[in-house]
Amino acid sequence: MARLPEYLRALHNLAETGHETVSSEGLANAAGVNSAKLRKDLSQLGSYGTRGVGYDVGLLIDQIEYVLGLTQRRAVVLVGVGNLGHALAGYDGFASRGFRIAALLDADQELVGEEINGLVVQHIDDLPQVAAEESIAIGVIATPAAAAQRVADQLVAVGVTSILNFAPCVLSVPEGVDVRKVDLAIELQILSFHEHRKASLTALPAAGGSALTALPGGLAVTESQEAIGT
Amino acid sequence: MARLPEYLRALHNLAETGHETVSSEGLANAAGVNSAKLRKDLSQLGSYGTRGVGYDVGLLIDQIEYVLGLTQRRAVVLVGVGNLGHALAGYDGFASRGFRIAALLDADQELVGEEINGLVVQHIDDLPQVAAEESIAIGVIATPAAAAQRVADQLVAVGVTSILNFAPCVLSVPEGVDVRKVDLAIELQILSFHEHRKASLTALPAAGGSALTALPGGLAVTESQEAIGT
DNA sequence: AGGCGCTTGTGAAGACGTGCACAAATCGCG
DNA sequence: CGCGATTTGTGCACGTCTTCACAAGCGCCT
Repeated sequence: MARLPEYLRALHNLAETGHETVSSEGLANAAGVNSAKLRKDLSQLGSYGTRGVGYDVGLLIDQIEYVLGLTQRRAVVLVGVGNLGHALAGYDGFASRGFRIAALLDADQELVGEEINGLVVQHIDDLPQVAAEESIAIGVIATPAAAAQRVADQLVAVGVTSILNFAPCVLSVPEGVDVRKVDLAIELQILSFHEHRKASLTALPAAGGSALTALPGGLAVTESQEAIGT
Repeated sequence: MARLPEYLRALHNLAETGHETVSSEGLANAAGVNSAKLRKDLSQLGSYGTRGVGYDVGLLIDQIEYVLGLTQRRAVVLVGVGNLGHALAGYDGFASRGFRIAALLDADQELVGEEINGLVVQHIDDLPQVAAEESIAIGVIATPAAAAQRVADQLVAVGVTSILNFAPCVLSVPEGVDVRKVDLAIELQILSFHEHRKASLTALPAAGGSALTALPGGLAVTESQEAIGT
């Protein structure tokens, strides 16, 4: 499930504040979901809480980390050290949550050799070499859209089977390769849509506008405090 | 719908390459979705294509932009000019897709006064002043998790009704305020989960493992090339 | 030891999204 | 003017996700 990482983060918070056990409702609040949904998710893990008490925080953390495959520290290659890539390379949230940036790559010779956060930027053509030295399963693409597909092909060629794509384009990859996409502008546009809808509703309290001014009721917009991409 | 921005991007690509009309199947391919789904989405807009021909690219762009509320260039405030915030401030994808960063804010006096991409960083306490000068509907939070809730409260206090949250925490906001969350580490963890699942499947071709080694079939993981968040 | 309150795990119902398949509509061509 | 090729729009069925509600189980207190 895509919600497990959110639970995991909430559990780590709880562990740091000294909680040893947590009820499904408490954890659901901390993760921003319904308590029944959370219980169903956890029951699918085969993880057993204790009725009348709740879940053991430490045990649950271990189980979720195991299911997410976080028991091993996975190596990640980051391709594209422009604006966004630079920020990602310096983002400590990766290291603190079980990932290690194995290499920074870019096609621009101007950037090759630059040191960011203790890592030296290498040329994209060195990718096979990097992949040969250690097993890379996850690649992050932070290049312009025009270069993204080409980079994706190169990543797949060296055995990467999961890609996180920040470029605003659709990647085509062979079956068996997972792609998740994060597009910052799309997020803003979705918010803009909500803004527009709210403005229309206050301007026209009653229904009856055309489909363009007020969307039909069937298109009700749900509250959306959730993880990405799901 | 959360897919409209994706369609819009694909349409802009098509317009630049000289296409005047596009079939539902062509657009669906470009956006990475099923053609029936796309037709159903567009029909909800009240937008009419022409049977036997397809959709008029320019007209469709106008309609989607109207529905998304992109006919006006919306002003956005960005709070938190650390690693990620700095990159966001320099990201030209915002300006090119209908948004304008109205102000950069931070609580750190060390950063106040710095100029990024033509904008000067102001102190977070100047937020009411910024909001008074022009209507701000959207706020972006790129602060550490510990500060995020406080910033969200301040944004809501000056009338912001949509928030894009990059901090790894759940925000609580009054009803009527929309929050979308983007957590980069969570994206990686989801990919890690897929990796772990793939590894388990190859190691154990047949089913029968415990719930911990191989998740029950009911938890089938779907292909996920989609926008975030939804 | 027994009862009581609390919490989990789950059955069932409902909402929702998805995709197929086909009727209706339009254009172009002879 | 009529026919066929093409494409939209949509009814229908199916699977998934969500939520409620409640029985089963556990610990604590008397």
